[in-house]
Amino acid sequence: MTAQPGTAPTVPTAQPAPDLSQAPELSQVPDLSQVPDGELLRLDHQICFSLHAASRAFGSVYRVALKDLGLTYPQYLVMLVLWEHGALPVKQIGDHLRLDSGTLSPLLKRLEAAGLVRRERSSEDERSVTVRLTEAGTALREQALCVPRRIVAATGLPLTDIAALQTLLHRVTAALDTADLDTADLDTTEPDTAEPGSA
Amino acid sequence: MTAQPGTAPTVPTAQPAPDLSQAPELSQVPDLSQVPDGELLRLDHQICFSLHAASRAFGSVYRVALKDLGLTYPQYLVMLVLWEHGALPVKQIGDHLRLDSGTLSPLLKRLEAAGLVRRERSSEDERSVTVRLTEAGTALREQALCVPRRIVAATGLPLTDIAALQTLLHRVTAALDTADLDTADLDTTEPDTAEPGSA
DNA sequence: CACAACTAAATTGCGCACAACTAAAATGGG
DNA sequence: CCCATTTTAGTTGTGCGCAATTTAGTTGTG
Repeated sequence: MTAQPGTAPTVPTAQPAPDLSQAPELSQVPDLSQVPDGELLRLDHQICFSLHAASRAFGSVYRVALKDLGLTYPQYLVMLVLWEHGALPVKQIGDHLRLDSGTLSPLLKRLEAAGLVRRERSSEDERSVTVRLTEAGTALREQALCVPRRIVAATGLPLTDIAALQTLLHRVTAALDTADLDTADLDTTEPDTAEPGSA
Repeated sequence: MTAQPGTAPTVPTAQPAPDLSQAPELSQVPDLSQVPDGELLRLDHQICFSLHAASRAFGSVYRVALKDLGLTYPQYLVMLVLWEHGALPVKQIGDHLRLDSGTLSPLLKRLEAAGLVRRERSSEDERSVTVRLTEAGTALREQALCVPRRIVAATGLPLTDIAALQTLLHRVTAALDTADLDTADLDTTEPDTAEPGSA
């Protein structure tokens, strides 16, 4: 992490809202319409922000763990997909990782330059480019096996919590996924698609 | 979202591991030493990946919601900090958001170019640059008040779940935060650079 | 067959994140 | 007082994420 003064306890996200962060099950939730805008804005601050911070915190740890392998975090994700599924066209890699060719093309070029994959145009469909592991790319999997253990250890969380976190992330991603189109047309015309319980 | 074919149900993260993702409380967790490397690698795939995907899914929704305000997601975070705390030096903004000047300097320049903030060197400490809201920047807060509601609506999650998610994210961020230095010296050579609260 | 519509990759441009470095100012110890 | 150290911003370079566009190949329809 860049700013790690050592003396400063950091984790600023943990400070302002100790009220709800320690309650594992707060069952009665107020109507959204009840919550004043200011509160909601604060809550929002917390959530988007926690996610942002957590994502980058993971990035830091992965960066260290992956340095030995010479991979960045997104490159590691691509390699995971290839190790699991074997040779794939760019499009399908993108489907797995939710990335488009604008991101993947240069990334795959770098993996190719590193000698980990080869890219070859499919003879069946000349539009498609098949990405397959080289021997070095396949061999790298062995070194990568130790990475997850280090990451899980670094989180310091029991697998229970990791699983719970993952569940919530799945839910929220799925929801946002179907929602962002709705939001789009909510933005243009209709005011009533909105949320169920509010004014 | 870039790839949103409409017909494809997407959410590929939900497919491969239905085993543990639906269990809200799996209490007995195996020793990490028990879990075979392959399993752990799969789990790891899921967790780093879910977080990555969730973060970007949020990014998409925010992008739409913030388009009216002419702000990007990180710019919005900076504005939130300024709305909450008033004028601050760059350093302190960075502390709140865990960002360094390499990221903030150009970002703040863009906010200044947009007329939302002004940057002026402190007369007390000539190193420091104080960032303060302009009238336009202050006024923008009114428009921003509607954003959180839209985001929460887009998630489709009850506040309970959002709070739970936030709790877990805090925990994991804090853990990773203290951990990544440990990982670093585990990785390099010296055990003595250390830091206060760890092993 | 010709032509429109679609699809897969790649490219361009912009902004963010971060490491590494520089410049300038403050601080503290001899 | 002088100088090493530290602190604060800024700059440079690399890589990711995404929108928008381009290029090339495929498919469907008349």
